[in-house]
Amino acid sequence: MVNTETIAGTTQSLDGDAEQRILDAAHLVFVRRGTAGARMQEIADEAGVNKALLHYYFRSKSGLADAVFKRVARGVFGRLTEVASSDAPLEDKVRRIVAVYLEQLGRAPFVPGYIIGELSQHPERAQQLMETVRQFTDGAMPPVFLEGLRTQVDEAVRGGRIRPMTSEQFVANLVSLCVFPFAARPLLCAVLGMDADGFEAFLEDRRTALPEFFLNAIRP
Amino acid sequence: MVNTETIAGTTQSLDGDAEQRILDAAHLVFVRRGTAGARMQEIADEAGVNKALLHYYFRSKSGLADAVFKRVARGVFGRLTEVASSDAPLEDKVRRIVAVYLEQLGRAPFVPGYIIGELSQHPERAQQLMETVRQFTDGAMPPVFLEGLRTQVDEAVRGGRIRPMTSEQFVANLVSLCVFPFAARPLLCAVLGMDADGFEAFLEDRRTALPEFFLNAIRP
DNA sequence: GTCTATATTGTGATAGAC
DNA sequence: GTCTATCACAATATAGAC
Repeated sequence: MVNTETIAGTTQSLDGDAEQRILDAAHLVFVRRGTAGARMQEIADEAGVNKALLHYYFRSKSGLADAVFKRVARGVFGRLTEVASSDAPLEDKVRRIVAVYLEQLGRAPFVPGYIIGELSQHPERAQQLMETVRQFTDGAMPPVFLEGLRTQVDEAVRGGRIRPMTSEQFVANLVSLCVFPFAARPLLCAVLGMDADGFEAFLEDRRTALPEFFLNAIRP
Repeated sequence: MVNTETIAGTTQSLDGDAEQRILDAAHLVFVRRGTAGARMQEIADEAGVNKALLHYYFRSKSGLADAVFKRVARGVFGRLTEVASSDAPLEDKVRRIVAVYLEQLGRAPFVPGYIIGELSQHPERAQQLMETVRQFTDGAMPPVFLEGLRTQVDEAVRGGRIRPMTSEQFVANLVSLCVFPFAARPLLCAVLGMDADGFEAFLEDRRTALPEFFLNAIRP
């Protein structure tokens, strides 16, 4: 992997300064191995710098792990916020959320497993997730994330345009159906007898099958 | 925690012999901390035995971790196989799978996060999962797990009793909706602004809301 | 089978030269 | 800012008494 280049007489990265390279490398390693399983040495190698430099910039492994977790959380929820808070009608919104997540997670398939594993093993991550989420809700407390989508659901229920259900169940179902197949990909492959090609075909089918399934589920 | 008692002049556990106690303790610790985050010392303390005894029975940490993973996998898939391979009609089966999982995972809420985290971080776990699953399918290869349920779905589609969909999508959707809220409990709480009580109420609601949702989704 | 004590390695972190 | 060298301790694993 070529990640350094001589520019104007100094050794410089193609991807930015050292701090950024370290963060990128840490992102890669922490997401694949989890916080407990990650090694500072592996991150240093991946970034092409010395181990000591990680501590110079981030003080400790825990500090670096926190930075990565928040960065991953922002990436995941940023896109969701963007789509969910638009003023599109409910049905369009469902289609777009499905499309965005299937495409995004198809390119970063380790992210759901990482986030779930972290939340399961490190209770303090829940707090950090709340703080990250709050950034997208103008600091409102309790965090009213996805409030636009949720009021839309409540109104559609009152108007009889969708089946009666709480907005919590609506959101939980939508997120479950989008994210779980990536988080549990090896599990699904084992249970359904699929190989890598089979899973790709499954995902391709899902792009149209999932919106149909969900929209039919909420039809009155 | 009292876990030893003098019986007939020898020190004996209330919960069985030492090997069993170690496995129980390891189960507890590995599921909560993940394989990389678990410590042999903590398992020994939890089992009430010396650290060296873990190696006497299981040779290495990796050996103990494998034993626990397979045990957890058997527990999860055993119940699912039992319900899915019964001869109940499809709608009843859906209701029972939902009921079984919401009840079972309500009592072992760390299990989904553990399995997903393991699969995400240790590629060799996928292979071990396949082997475990194969135990429930009489060694058929490729594993035809849930074959009873899947043919039932295919027949219902052909008969027009449910909407057209592949049995893969059917199973993936059902499992996603049952398992994900437990795996991502802290995430859902953050995103929906729920505390512990709120989540309990959400689960209680879900016991009736989820079967309704799913059955409506597959209605023609 | 179970323990105490110890070996051995792995790993996060720091000191100090450049 | 970045490196080399090293420390300090945590954690797995083993030897050997009982």
